[in-house]
Amino acid sequence: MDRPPGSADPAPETLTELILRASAQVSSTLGIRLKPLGVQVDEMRVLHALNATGSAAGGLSMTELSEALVIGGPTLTRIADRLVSENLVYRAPDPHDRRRVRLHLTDTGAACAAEAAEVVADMQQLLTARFAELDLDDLSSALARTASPLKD
Amino acid sequence: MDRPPGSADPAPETLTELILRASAQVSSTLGIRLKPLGVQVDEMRVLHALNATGSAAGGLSMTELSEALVIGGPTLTRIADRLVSENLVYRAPDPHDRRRVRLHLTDTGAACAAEAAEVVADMQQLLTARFAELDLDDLSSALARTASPLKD
DNA sequence: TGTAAAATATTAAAAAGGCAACGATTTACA
DNA sequence: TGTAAATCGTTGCCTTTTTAATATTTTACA
Repeated sequence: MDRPPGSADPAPETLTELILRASAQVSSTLGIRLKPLGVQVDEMRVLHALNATGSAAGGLSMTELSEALVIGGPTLTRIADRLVSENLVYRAPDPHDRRRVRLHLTDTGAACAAEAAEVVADMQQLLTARFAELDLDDLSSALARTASPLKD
Repeated sequence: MDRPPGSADPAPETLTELILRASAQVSSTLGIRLKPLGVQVDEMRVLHALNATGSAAGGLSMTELSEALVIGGPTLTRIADRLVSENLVYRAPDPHDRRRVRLHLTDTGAACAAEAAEVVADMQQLLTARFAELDLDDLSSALARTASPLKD
């Protein structure tokens, strides 16, 4: 049971710890690779969500984004502030509900989202390479379930 | 292809996005449940790592913790500062290398780690319930692989 | 041995995140 | 209809994280 000192594998792995570590690793690597584009991970996620929605759909409200990405309201407001100040996104009032603001990609933002998507695609390949013998659909659906709201 | 407006599932899911979302969800839920114990998620992770190492092993250095948990050096220093100020952990110099500091659990810290472990066990059950028809070993090994360093 | 390079942890300054409270609008319903 | 409650997004304030630079110790090797 003894292990050479300095070999750092301290914890019997819980799913919780594994998910947190995996996320930190992905986030860290992704952050480094997105740096040249001038966006950070959560900013990229917002751009991606807006891009995936399609420009015809009228953008996404803060609440929709908040729930879809699991990012808190105030944090999302600040992320939007940054993206607006970098001219990647603009705010438009919702015609049906004046409380709401809908976020839209600018052309620059769409271009940036496309570049970021390549970085994410690289990451996807990097990850997929590690799951060669695994059923990716199972893994995806498992993660998707984890990603949906857990009981508080 | 049309979906009712307001249904927020904007992005074709990449593994990357799924991992980040799953982590945010787990982290959020865990944070709420750890609040009564007065520790935050990353603090709990440090306590858990120290606890799992065993008190006989002489604690863990900052570097070992940093690599094992994928937490940056300065951040870890601050987390340690907090844990020390709450008397959950103490710093001891490494006898073999005076650059190193080894972190150890106090008795209070060990007790706190045990309580936190129950919260994590609850979370484990919550997660496992969602993976009923899945092979948990496969999922774990997949996440473990993701959690190991990715190419920069 | 002596000196340059690498490793370890910390600190200081800047950036980002989170909680509580707020104004504005919409919804529920008496 | 009128009023209370709920929803939506933002702001202020404080905590936490990150980046860059630093002091200290160890390692490499000429």
